[in-house]
Formats: sequence, C-alpha cells, structure tokens
Amino acid sequence: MATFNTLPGFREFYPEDYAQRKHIFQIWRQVARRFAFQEFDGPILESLELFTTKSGPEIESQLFCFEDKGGRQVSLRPELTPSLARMVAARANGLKRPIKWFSIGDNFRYERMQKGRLRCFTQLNVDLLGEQGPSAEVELIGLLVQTLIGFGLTEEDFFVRLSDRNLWMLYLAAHGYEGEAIGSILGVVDKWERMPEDKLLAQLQEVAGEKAAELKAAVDTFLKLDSLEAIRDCFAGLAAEEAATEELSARLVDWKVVLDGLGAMGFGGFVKIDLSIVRGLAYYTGFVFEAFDKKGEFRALAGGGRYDALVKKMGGPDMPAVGFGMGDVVLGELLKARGKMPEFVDTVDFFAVTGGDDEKLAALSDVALLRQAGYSVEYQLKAQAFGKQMKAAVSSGARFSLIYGSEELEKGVVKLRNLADRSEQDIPRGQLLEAVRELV
RNA sequence: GUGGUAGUAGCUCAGUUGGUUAGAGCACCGGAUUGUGAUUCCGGGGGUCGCCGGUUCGAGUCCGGUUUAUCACCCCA
Repeated sequence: MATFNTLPGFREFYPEDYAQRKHIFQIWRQVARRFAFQEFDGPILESLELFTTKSGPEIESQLFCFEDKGGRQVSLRPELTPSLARMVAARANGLKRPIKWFSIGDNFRYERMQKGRLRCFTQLNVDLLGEQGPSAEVELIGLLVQTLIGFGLTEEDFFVRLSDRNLWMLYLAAHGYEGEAIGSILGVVDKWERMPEDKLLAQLQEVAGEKAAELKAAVDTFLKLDSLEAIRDCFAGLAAEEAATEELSARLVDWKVVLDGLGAMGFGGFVKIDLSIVRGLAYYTGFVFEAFDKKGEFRALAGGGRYDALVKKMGGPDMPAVGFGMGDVVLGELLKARGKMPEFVDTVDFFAVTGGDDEKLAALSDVALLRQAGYSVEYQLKAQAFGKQMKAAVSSGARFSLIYGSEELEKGVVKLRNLADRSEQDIPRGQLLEAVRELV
C-alpha cells in the first residue's frame, strides 16, 4: 500500500494537539471580545490579483496559487488584510466608526519550512479602522499585550518593540532624502542587524552615493535612541525647516499619547521604544510594532502597524487603519517552552460503570437522560470487570462515576461516586437528574 | 533556490570490527480479577531498519543515489 504523508508545512491535530489549539483560539477570542472587537471572516480562496495588487507581482512565488476550472487565476490567502480592506471598502459608508474587527483563520504561504514557519498557519488578525489619532494604537497595542498576558505570560516573558516610520521620514528628510530614497533606506534598516557592515555600506551607496558612510552613521545614531527625550534631543541637533519642526513636535505628542495610554492601562513595562523595527513591506505609514519573547529564542510573536493608505489602494475610500497579526505557531512554541500550555483533552462529566445486561440497560436509560439534560456521559461499550471500568472512568477525566450493579438495581438506586475524593452516595434513580444538578 | 544534520515499533532510543529469527522502556490490548481507581505478575498485537541500487558468502551496519524531516541562509505580508 502506498503511504500518504501530510503535505510539507501542513499539520494534523490529534485530540491532545487540538486541545492546545482550542486553548489558543479561546484566549484570542475572549480578549478580543473584552476589547469590544467583533469577529468576522473572509474567503480562504481569492483572486490572485487581490494579493499582487497589494504586495506586487513578485509575491506570486510565495503564494499557493493556481488556475481554477473556470480559468481564473486564484490563490489561497496568504493574509487576511486585502480581504478585510475590500469588505470595509464595500460598506464603508454604512459602518459605525471606529470599525473594530478581528478574525481567526488559516493562511497559506508557499515557503520553505523552518522553525516557527509552516505553509499553513492560523492567525489572529485584529484591525481598527476609521480612527486617525494615536488612541487607535493605544487600543490595539493594549489588546496585543493583554492577549499575551491572557496566556499567562509576564513582563519576564515578552515585550513589544514600538517604532515609527513617520519619525524615520522626518529624520531622513532632515538629512536631505525624500520619496523613494527613504523607502530604500528603510529597506536596508530592516536588515541592519543581520547584514555585515560592508554590505550595508554597499546598499546605502546605491541611495546616498559618496555620502553613504555619513548616512550609515546617522542611522546608527538614530537606532540607539530609546526614549522620547533622546529622540527630541537628536532632532534638536539637526538644522530643519520650520514646517518640519512643527511636524516633529506634533508627532512627539502622538508618541506621548501612545505611551501614556499604555502606561495608564498598566502596560508601560511591556513597551520598549526600538526604532530598528520598520517592517518589510512598505505599506505601513506610521507606528509599527512587533512582540518578541524576551529571551530572543523565537521569531516575532506578533507584528503590526498603521496602514492608512491601503484601503484606498484596494479601491475603497480614505480609511485610516491600524492592525496586527499573531500566528499560532510561534505562540504555541513559546507557551510550551515556558510551561504555559495546559495539557488537557476533552473530558466528560460522568462515567457509567455497569454489571450485567440488565444493569447496562438501566444505565443506558439514565445515560440518555443525562445527555439530553446537557451533560457529557461515557460508558464502556463492552462488558468488563468493575476494576477495569473504574480505571477507564478515571482516565476519561470524569468527575463522577455512576455505578449500576445488581445491588443498586434491586434497590432502585444508582451509586454516585466522586472520583476526586472517592466518596459515594446512593441516589434513587427517579431523582438522578435533580441530584446531579446540585452537584455539577 | 543554497547549505548543515538526521531517518530502526505509536513515542524515546539501543543495536559490538558486517554474522543465526532486530531489541528495551513507555504507550496500547488481553488475562490473573463480574463490586471499586494502586502495585505486581503473565501474555499479546504491532517493523518493507525511509526508498532504490552497489560491495560482500552474508548489510540495520560499508559505499553511491534518492526521498522525507529538521535547522540555518534568502524571504517574511
């Protein structure tokens, strides 16, 4: 017989794995609801063009795309944002602002797998649209932090790096760069820590020519800033036009709003100013942030930022927006490594233990009754010694076992055994439901 | 797309310079045990030693290829 493997990068979930998956989804959903976000979803399969419009044609090599039977070029979604942008655009005029939506769904990327990276992963997406001001960032980053706290993680375990593409633009403009040059430079900044110095210089030369070394020094200086005061001082040393100065002080006010807001929520200790975060693709327009484990063992836990221009680019109206995504793969690895992943499987409320055939029929009658009343009930399908059945009852995770032996049947009772403290009591079978309701 | 490492039971692994019928622990199933979860004892099912080829009287073991997994690079929405 041929053997079939799962496709590369795709997972299957046995019950004990699925229990962990459910735990992650449950916390995601719970915290998003507490922040008053509404759940939605988009299609898993979309036209290829939707994604190439957003990210450029070169993205195709990383997509699960193909031609469908109608000759359409289609792709499994690599991310949710383009679908979200379309959905919001379609009803932009009818939606109450701010629009606070979240989604939990599978995404697909055709990539080589490695640690924390698969070809199918589930992502929590949270987006807040229609709010221009930095209070949107407060709400969203607050939700990000609260979610990770919800898994039992603490300040010892993770933190959020906060950066700002606007500040970079102001800084680079003050050094005489503008337009596409700024985008190119940020592309290099994104790789700053990973790239050897000579390569960095070579790439900067393409933008800055002879002034590459000067530019590199300026970037290095900027990357070291870790407080609002340091940022203000750094700009003060630059000769800038009056308009730029005004823009900067307005931006610093935005920064203060974000930091003060998160501080008031009690999350100040989780947030660290780190201007090295600029995030790869260039559609982010303002604050950008990423969450990391503190030991630096894993890839980013979550990442996001402001993308004010995207909805319009996807055919919608002007719609300011900020959002983040959090994948289940890296998060799951971190939770397991930190002992924060609960180990449980689906359990039952009751386990019926039966003697002979008559006892089994009595038990089945009560089992059906309890199940109709909403309880989860299990019993052994085949006849077995009491001892074995008790063992099975314990390993089923049931809180109580219901014992149907010949003695009980004669007296018209069922013996209810508490599997935790091993106490037992006889309950007349006619009153089983009432007795159970008091207990469970 | 480029490179490193690994592949023996469901899981974790052992397997001697190449030598009879490939082993252990855990897990699972049955029995001792048709009135109670432990312990113990007995038994059982399970393997194309990733796959193909080569060397050899003889290959889980040596050689070549291949495939899969994994880690790193590239990329990361």
